[in-house]
Amino acid sequence: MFTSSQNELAQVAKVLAHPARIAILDYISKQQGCICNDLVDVIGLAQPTISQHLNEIKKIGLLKGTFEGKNLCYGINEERWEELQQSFQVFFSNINFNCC
Amino acid sequence: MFTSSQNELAQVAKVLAHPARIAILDYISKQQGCICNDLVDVIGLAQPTISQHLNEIKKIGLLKGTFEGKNLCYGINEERWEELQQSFQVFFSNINFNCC
DNA sequence: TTTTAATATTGCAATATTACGATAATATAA
DNA sequence: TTATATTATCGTAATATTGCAATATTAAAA
Repeated sequence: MFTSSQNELAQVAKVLAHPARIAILDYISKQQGCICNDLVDVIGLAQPTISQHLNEIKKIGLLKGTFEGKNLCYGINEERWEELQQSFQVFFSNINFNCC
Repeated sequence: MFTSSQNELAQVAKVLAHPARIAILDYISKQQGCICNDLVDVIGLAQPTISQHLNEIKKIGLLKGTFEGKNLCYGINEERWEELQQSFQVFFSNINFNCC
């Protein structure tokens, strides 16, 4: 019914469509390392809720995780990040304003 | 609970989080004029549904409408468009990759 | 192996979104 | 004014999202 690029952009936007997930991405991006077990305190939502949000972010490939000690460590997937950045840029650039 | 910029970006992303709305924006942007009463045929959703989607897009200021004959004419609000483009650009640029 | 500390999953209630038929409102045309 | 064509709103059913308590899983430490 829609093109695949329309569906894909919408899917990504959906993940960004919650302030908690924006906050999580903001926070991870500011960290030098990636000890993420303080996200519950920082964001202020219950641990299962944070886990679910992280999972949504993971689904679109924006997070990569490696184990470090007993903590699962999340970091941002640079390649995917830049790919999505590019998608939004293309979307916002391919617009005409010759109306009204 | 979240910062206002986090809330605002999430709110905008929410509007983009549906392929029909992406498709509507894609379509309007490709038109030379703005006769929009063919959106129902183009998108393939019922007229009330299109109307609701247009309303969502309007809520974040992305559309400006003027009456032209008997048809309400939607066009993209350039200033707002570029403002949101900028918001996403800032979000995607303020990220560190020094992890994992 | 047993504890401990962390993340993941399950189940469920509350809320939000989506879509559309029916109907109302609006503005031009006859 | 009355018909016509277009968009908006209402009501409602189906589905999706969100949040969290309870519980399971996982991996390191004791």
